[in-house]
Amino acid sequence: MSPSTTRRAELLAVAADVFAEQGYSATTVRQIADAAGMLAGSLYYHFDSKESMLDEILSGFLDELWAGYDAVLEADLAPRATIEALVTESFREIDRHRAAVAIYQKESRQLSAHPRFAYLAAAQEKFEKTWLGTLERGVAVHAFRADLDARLTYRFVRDTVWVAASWYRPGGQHSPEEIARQYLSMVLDGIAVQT
Amino acid sequence: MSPSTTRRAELLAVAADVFAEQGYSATTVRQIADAAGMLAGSLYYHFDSKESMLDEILSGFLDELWAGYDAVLEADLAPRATIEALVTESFREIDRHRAAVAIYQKESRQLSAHPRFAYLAAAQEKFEKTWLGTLERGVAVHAFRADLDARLTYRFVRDTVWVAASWYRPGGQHSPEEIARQYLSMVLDGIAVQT
Amino acid sequence: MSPSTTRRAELLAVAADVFAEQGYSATTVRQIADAAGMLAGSLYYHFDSKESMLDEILSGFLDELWAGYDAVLEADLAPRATIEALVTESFREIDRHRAAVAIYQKESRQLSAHPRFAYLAAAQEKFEKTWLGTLERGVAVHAFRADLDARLTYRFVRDTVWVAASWYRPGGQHSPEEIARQYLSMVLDGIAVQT
Amino acid sequence: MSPSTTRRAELLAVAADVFAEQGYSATTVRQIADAAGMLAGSLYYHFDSKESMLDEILSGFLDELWAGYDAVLEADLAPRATIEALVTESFREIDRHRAAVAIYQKESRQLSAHPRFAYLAAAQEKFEKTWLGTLERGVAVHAFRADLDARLTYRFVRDTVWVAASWYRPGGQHSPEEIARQYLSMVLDGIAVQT
DNA sequence: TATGAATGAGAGTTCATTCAT
DNA sequence: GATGAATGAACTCTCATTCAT
Repeated sequence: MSPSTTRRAELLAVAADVFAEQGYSATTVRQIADAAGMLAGSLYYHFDSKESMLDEILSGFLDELWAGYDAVLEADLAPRATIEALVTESFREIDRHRAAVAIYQKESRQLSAHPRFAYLAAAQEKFEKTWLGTLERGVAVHAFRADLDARLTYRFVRDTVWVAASWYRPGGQHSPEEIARQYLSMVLDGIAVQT
Repeated sequence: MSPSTTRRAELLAVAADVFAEQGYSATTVRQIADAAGMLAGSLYYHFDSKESMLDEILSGFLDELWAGYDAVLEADLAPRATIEALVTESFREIDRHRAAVAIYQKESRQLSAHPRFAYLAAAQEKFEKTWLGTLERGVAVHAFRADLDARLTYRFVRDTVWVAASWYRPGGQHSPEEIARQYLSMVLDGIAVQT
Repeated sequence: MSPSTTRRAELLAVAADVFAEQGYSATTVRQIADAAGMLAGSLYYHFDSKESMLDEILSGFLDELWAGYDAVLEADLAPRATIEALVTESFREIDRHRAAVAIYQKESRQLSAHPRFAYLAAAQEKFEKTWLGTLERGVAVHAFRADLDARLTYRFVRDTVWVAASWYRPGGQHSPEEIARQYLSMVLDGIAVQT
Repeated sequence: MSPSTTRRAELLAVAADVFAEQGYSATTVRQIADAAGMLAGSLYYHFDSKESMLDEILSGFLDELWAGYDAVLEADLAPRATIEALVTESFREIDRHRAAVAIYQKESRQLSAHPRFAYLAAAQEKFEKTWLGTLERGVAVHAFRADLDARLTYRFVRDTVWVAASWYRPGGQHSPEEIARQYLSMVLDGIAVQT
């Protein structure tokens, strides 16, 4: 790994934290530079623009996310096990890319209108195909309830998982796997005592 | 109601839509003015600042929300019925104040650092007390599962409901009450077929 | 003429003077604003960008120039009289648009690469067609010498006239018509005593 | 000649081309470095500043120009022959220093205000003395027309020659001497058929 | 009530220049 | 001799805000 690659990665991590904390628009390049211990102009030695930093952060995250998801999907598990694996993988990604996930959550809708970020809309679609498809297959094999609106269920599961990035702090008392386990328990079996 | 009050309300509705669509920082006063069919400077006849528009939007929404919640809580229902009523009331608020809720979701964390928006942090606390308290009482009376981390459950229920504002469109095929019913069904009983 | 049109014209005149004096790239928006007695940002109420000011200056000048030239050409004079009329008209344009002409002289070559300023290349071509055509017709009717390279002659006449914008100062001791007369005398008959 | 001297000359030639092509202000040090196949910072091993490159280019050109002019003047020819020799020498300089001449033409007026480039103003003066003096002596001996404004004639001859640098390309179909011959023919005898 | 024009602070970005390696 | 990384000043441009009309 060349030194410049390392430096870029460091700076992107800093930028991602600031973007996640303050929002993309509300973040100034000077704030990122301050956090990185350099001057605003110096960032432009490494990056073309503020937007390109955002781009690298998001696309880098999505690349890793799909790698994880693809590994899960290739295992070709039963629907319920697939959902469990996807949720667990998602929490692992939140653990590793918390800032990027938070940014994605907050900004992707607006961004996807921008041609440069069209891949966010594509990701959204692939996302839906993956999760919704698994849920529907689960309904077909009687693993999941048939009396629920499928798209509503999809949104419920999806949001429920990803919103966690807004409060999750890596290194907290629960590991990603433990949080995934409890979330799955709630999502699959509900929070009510079953009578 | 004075005419100026009406005009303010109209303008606030316009502003809320733009804020919700683009994010508060990314929204320019000119965009709001364009949407309202006037010039940017003219907005300052009605409002002190961009920030004060945001303030009115959010505090107006929270006032109505608490009115609804207080009515629910005064009914002094059993924990599970209380949760059901709170969730239903929440979806009604999303239906009536979609834009405000979306803004609240996206911006409240950063804004609450600002003294002017300290009430957002207070609301957050009161929120937590209300929901977490109800969940804990529910656990005590064996209405809700005791094997889950209470704060995790709280976040799960809270997020699950409010994130809906990001995709909900008033006048869609499901009424707020119908969405609430399905969400409650998922949250309480899970999406898995119970064996 | 609406007041905004008047103001724009004033500001463009100021900008043209500064551009002509310092060169387009070397001119800062602040210098223009200073010369206009306002702040740099205020210029953006009237113009989209520094480049758009340049654009208006140049295209405005060219529009008037072609109007003048077309009037000359429509008179359908003999070649020598046409050249005389074109030269005279050119000096009148230099008198009225000194700054714009100076800018055109200095910047048009680089600018014409820019798509926005493609009309400069087009003007250059129409220019050449007009002058070179007239010169060639003049050669055909034995008004102009046949022993000279036509393109060289064209450049000679063209440059000779337009470079004057770099030293010409309106309101000097010679009127544009007087300068034109002397220039024509040199260009047509030479500076040597004819033996 | 030390290797560093050679390298400097190469780099100056590159810089001159870029300056001539884009204009001094519009040229970035990085563009010069790119054209020279090195990084921007590396140029500073060879030169103090962008300005010093310009300085060397212009003063180098002027030194050679004066050497040529002085040789002409020392020959002590008749006025008309002197003018012919100066024009021919000028086209030879354009041939050898095309870029420098183009830069001189475009930038010298603004630069001469700068103390560092005061020699440009001095050159301008010496220039005028040389040419205008020769023209006046020519008028005195009835070689040149007496009915023309002398300064106007001076500017006419001067501009006529130097502007050629803006379109001249070394290695074209006409040699500098041939171009000089035709220019002289036009300047001295005019483009009209003498009756 | 609204407009047109301006302000002034600050944003993103560029760029000549420096310097340790 | 050249590189990679950084500096710092200045630049173009944006935008919330003001105010006379």
